[in-house]
Amino acid sequence: MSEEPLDDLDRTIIYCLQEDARKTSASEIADKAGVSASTVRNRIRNLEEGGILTGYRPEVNYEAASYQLQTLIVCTAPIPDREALAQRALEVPGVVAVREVMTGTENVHVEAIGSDSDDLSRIGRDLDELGLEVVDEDLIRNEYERAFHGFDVDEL
Amino acid sequence: MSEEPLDDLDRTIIYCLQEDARKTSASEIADKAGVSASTVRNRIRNLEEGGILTGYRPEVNYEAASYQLQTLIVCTAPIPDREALAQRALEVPGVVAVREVMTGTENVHVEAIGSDSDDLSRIGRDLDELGLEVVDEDLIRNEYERAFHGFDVDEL
DNA sequence: ATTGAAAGAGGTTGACC
DNA sequence: GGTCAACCTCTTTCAAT
Repeated sequence: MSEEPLDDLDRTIIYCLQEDARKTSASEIADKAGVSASTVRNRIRNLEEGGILTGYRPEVNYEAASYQLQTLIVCTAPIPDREALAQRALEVPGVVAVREVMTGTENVHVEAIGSDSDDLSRIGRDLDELGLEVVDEDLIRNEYERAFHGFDVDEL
Repeated sequence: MSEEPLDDLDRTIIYCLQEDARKTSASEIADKAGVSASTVRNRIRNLEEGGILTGYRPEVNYEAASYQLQTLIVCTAPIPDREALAQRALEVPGVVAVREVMTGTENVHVEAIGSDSDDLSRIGRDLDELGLEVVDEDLIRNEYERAFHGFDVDEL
């Protein structure tokens, strides 16, 4: 991890990536900065390895997407605490629905949305800290259809 | 703006982009999803044009980059102008990220960095002159450790 | 809406200064 | 650290289904 300040070229690169981190090519940046494309790629690699560029994420309009990106987190709560914990789980940021299940040990099902997998791990940790033991966590993509309309408990 | 819910393929694509929006190729996603690369590219274009994928941004660790002053400037823009103003805000020297917020009146969030508070007031004035009403400004980090060399983004 | 092919642009590696 | 050249991958465009 280098601690050296960024020079003009580094800042130019970061600035260009801010506009479109997916489609802005190294050659494009190189043209603007007046250096070779290889140089830009080397700089980007250094910035990544130096912990300055830590990732590239899409900006997702979840509202337009109708909150379709979700996980189903299956938890176990002590029976006496179940209702109270389910209530508190609803207050964890990212959680959009909680279902209490009357039978079995996996008695609390939490539906959550997040912008990336870090978000989702954070939600899992938050639930754990509340006292909800996370026993399973499934990203809702190919596996579940029509997830947004509720869980089919028998399938789980 | 299509209002149709995302299907499994859309969700798989978005999920893959969450992990690395810059280096994850359409072909890679296509392999995982069991469809052709062309289909993935078509879907991504539709998600972009439908306002669901609104951009791709790098995650920057400004602390490691030795920047001193990072602020979050919360602004209000007239809805019809929001997108254009967000774009122009990105050109203000010192501004490193702009997020459009879909809900509420504080609908543009501007991240800016500078070497001292003069820099930051100047950035606030610039945004105001563009037509972005600054409603709040929060210092994110305030370590004055090293001298900071200004931006040359105007020379790009 | 999905697929595949051809051509061009972009990325990667390794040698060199 | 920066450049060049060869090789390979990805994207773009377009026609077909």
